[in-house]
Amino acid sequence: METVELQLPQTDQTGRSRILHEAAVLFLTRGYAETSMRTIADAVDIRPASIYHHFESKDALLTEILEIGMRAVTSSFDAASSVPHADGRARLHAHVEAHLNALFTNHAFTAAHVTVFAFVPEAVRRSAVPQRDAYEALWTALLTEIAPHLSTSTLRLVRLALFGAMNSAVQWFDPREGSTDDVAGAIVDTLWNGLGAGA
Amino acid sequence: METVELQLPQTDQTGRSRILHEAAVLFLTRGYAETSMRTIADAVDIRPASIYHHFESKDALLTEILEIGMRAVTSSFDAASSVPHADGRARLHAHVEAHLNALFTNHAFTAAHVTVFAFVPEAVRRSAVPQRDAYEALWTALLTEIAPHLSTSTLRLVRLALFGAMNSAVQWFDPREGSTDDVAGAIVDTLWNGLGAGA
DNA sequence: GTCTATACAATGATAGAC
DNA sequence: GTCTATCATTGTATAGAC
Repeated sequence: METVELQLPQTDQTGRSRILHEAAVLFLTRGYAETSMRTIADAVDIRPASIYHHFESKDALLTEILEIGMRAVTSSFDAASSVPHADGRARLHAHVEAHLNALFTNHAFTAAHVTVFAFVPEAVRRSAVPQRDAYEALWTALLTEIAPHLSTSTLRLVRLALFGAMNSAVQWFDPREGSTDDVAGAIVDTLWNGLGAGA
Repeated sequence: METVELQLPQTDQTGRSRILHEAAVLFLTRGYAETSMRTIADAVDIRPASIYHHFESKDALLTEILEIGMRAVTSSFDAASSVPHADGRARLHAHVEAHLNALFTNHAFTAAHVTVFAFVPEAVRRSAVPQRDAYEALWTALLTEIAPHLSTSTLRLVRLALFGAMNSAVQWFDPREGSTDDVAGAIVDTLWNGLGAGA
């Protein structure tokens, strides 16, 4: 699996990208409304006013974080697509892995997107929707090829349920206690074979 | 499916239960930190100070909402358990239906729990954890009986993924556009038979 | 049980020096 | 590019009349 780090802000940089990273982590763990500009400034060890040299507003900071997060998953998805796969199952596994990887392995931006999006200010949400739709479309296309027997409406429900399952990992998965591949394996095994198959 | 309305506050009441209901809806749709006591007061058409006659603090109000929400799903789960089922698949279906029903059919309390829990103040979270654990345990027991071939760790992952799938419906399901049973059907069909089964 | 009035802290953001 | 100082606003919560 290729990494997508090149196009993302580095943790150990100063100034702008440092602010982005710390803010993403705080938004992810504490929430957007719950995180003040002062808290972010403290994490970066600067004064709150300095943030406004780099970002027009708190909303603008969030907007950029969400954008980076969506670029990261999308790029991770594309990397998984560029590799040949033995069958539908392997293909699904690779893309589930890619999604979970974007959530945990590289950075907090995609994960922040997941936890924060529901309650984001209207203007910010609107700016994030096109990228989200595009990513959704990638999955719809993938699932349509992998499971051609599903109706459009069922496929939509399956896609949404799968997203819900993968994204919920942000709440309970700890990278230090296992690999994303274990999670991907459990999800794909179950989703592919079904619970009814028995032992 | 039995309803659990009897033990829950009614929408059209005044005072205390009215506040609970409006606050639950607002917390659900806008988030906890994003919803001010003024906004809640406006929704109930009283002055902010009046809320403090019924609830000690905003956190206390939230605590009670989360508690009602968990009582509702638990009660919905129990109702599903009290009915005999033909096989494991039917049993799973009934309980998924019960969970989705608690989220959408009756009230906003359980749904608010789902959307709001991640960023709730520490003290509030702690008070909600025991009830959550108890509900989790019900599902663990159910899945253990239904899918005895799964290892403990896989079963845990499947449970978490299933919770993620069901709860994510709060973000995308519109009761006016379909029934919870359609969603339950799609989830259980896929989870039971597997995608790999083909047409 | 609801009101008016208000205390007091925290918030996002700006002005202007360095 | 970061600082100090500060403003306007909004937040939760309280006091005490009705």
